[in-house]
Amino acid sequence: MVTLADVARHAGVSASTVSYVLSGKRSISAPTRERIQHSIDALGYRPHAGARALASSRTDILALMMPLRTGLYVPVMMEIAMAVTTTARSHGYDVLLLTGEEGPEAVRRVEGSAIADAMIVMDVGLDDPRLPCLQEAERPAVFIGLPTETAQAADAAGLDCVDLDFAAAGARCVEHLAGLGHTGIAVLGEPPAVYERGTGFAARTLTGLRAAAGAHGVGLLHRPVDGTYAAVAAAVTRVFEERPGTTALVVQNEAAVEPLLALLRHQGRAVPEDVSVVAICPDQVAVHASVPLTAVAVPAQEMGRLAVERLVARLAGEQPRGTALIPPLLTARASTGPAAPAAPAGPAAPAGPAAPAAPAAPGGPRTEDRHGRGGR
Amino acid sequence: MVTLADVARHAGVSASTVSYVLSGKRSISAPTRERIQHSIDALGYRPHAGARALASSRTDILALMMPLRTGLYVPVMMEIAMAVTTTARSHGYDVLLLTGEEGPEAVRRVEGSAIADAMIVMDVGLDDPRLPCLQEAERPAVFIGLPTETAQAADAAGLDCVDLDFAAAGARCVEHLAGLGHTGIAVLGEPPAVYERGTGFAARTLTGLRAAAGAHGVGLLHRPVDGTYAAVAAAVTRVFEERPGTTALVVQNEAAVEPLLALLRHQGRAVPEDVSVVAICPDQVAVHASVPLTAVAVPAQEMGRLAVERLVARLAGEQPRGTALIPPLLTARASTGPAAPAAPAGPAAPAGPAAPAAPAAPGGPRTEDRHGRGGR
DNA sequence: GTGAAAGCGCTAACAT
DNA sequence: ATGTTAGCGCTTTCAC
Repeated sequence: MVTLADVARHAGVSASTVSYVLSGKRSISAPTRERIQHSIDALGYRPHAGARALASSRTDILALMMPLRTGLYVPVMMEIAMAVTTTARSHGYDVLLLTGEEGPEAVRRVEGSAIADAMIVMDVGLDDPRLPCLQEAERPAVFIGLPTETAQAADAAGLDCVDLDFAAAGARCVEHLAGLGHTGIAVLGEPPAVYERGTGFAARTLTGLRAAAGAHGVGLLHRPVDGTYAAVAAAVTRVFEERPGTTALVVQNEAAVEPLLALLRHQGRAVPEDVSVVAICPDQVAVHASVPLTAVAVPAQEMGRLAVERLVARLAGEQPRGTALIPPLLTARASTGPAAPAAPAGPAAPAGPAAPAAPAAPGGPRTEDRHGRGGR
Repeated sequence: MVTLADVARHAGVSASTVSYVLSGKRSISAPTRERIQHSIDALGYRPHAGARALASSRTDILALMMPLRTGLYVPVMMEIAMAVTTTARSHGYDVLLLTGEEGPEAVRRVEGSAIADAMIVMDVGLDDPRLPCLQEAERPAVFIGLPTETAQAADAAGLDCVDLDFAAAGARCVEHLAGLGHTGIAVLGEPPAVYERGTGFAARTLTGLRAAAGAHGVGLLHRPVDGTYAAVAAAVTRVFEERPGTTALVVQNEAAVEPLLALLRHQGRAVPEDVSVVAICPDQVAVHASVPLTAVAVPAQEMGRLAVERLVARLAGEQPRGTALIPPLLTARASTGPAAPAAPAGPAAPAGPAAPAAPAAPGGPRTEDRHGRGGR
């Protein structure tokens, strides 16, 4: 193994000079710097991570706590993880992946053994058990999600949080539909487990949906669903029985999207003529659905990137910047339209299969409806 | 920060005794061990990862190289990653996640900076550029996938590989269909990019499919497809035009599954009466599809677990165990049946929508058809 | 602008 | 069964 001492000898300088060339914490004359750089390249030297960590108390590693619990949509998690690793690398950090259920214990492990400089905490719930440990901890942490009811509360607690403004996202969906004349909306939500767990984003979305529904005088039904065809079919069928006037659906459940669209086709309900559908999901899901969906995008990449950038800033000595709620962005696609003048009282007449809307040609002309900030 | 010296002082022993209690590399009398353990708990001591790494040249970290390139199905990757982290933790290891495209450079970085003890390499292609670096490297590596044409070649090169036996999996699909009397089969494969990249598993599957098709006198068509409705529709439509006698489809492309089923419904082709469908995908996808699919399972969890266990064995001093090809397991579900006596020459008469098969009740009685090892 | 030297916290001979 | 001690490879004062 090539050590710093080897490089120093090869370049005919002292170890400290080599170290300073590497860290740039002291000015080195151009000739020596070049000579040293040459030796480094020639010998293929790489600083030993452990030694550096011991001497400097910095590991250049970020821990990513990503407990993958039931009901979570994996691709979104993965997209965040990718954005985290990519952004981290661009700042010189590596990422340690923690997926276990250990919770607070994992926090203490990272903290106590100095295995990482900072942490990104995902799948945050209200009263998250990791929160107290994290607040006592020396190392900075950034949450993806909100461990409190409101952004204000998070700020007050001195937390650094990054998330989509799910309340505004919910409101935005209702506004869009209300603007199209819909007065009966049903929400297909995350699986029950997600709500029971107190995972903030689902609750905040619901808050926003309800507030906007109230403000616009729109009726709102909410049904958590598992992402299976059977569960979706049961929920939707019940909704139309209970509220025949329902003309629009909001889906916040990636796994339920295709089952839902299949079901509507099977029931002979045309999208968007009979039923409008708005999703809250990553754009990729919305675009590739069997009907391109009007949707509020879940900006997974941006969340991961932002989280890392805040963490890097904190490691550079900055104070927490407080909560960053990303404003929702709704893109109108082929799944929403004006409310039908007279909503059918039940399933449409079984007059053959509804033609499935073919995915629109990529880049084709299409109404886009981009409003940055929703109500709230 | 609490150090080992603090613990030693608190317990009235020397530092090395504490170290040996932790490592168990020397027998300690029960009284002292207990006294020391008590001090450790009382002070909340955790060994400093960097110091330990420097002194012992072991980091207790495994690097997971998981470049997420286009065409890969993210949930499978994630499932493997989860299995890796879980298994690793159970052996006392943490996992460093490397997702970049850096390739060989990342290998050298891990190797040179001693940031991890070993590596798990995913998304392995033929002539993988990381292979040479890895072979020179001091640290052991396990591949998930095969960087060579055959398992024998991998063994000869002294590699440790873990993968599903995709050739046998392909063969198994054909055998199952041939056994049901099908004589015209079309394969919907991974996106073109996956084949072009030389990613071994797709090619090996095709080899197995073709060999078995030859052996059973079955006609075989192969079409790579992107996982979009449009791409699937184009490919399938063309297949039925070119080979009207096609009565069965094999899908190796998770993203194409739902689009395919939706398309078949739309075309009025009943599954399995008009067309049988066999998938090569994780069981979860097969079970939750809108028609429960007969499928060869991609055992993501087992692959991750096996890879870690081999790596741990190597770190404990064992020799490479060579390539482990997991035998394919085909489970018969609702999507396959006997070949129609007279296959319809074109799309069936547009006699209303085919009733979508509701997902079978969980745990309900169903024919299962479990053969461990396929041909090959 | 450069060197010398004292650790960082732990492990593992080498002693007894 | 336990203590002593010499590093592991790097960073960072302190000194010139």
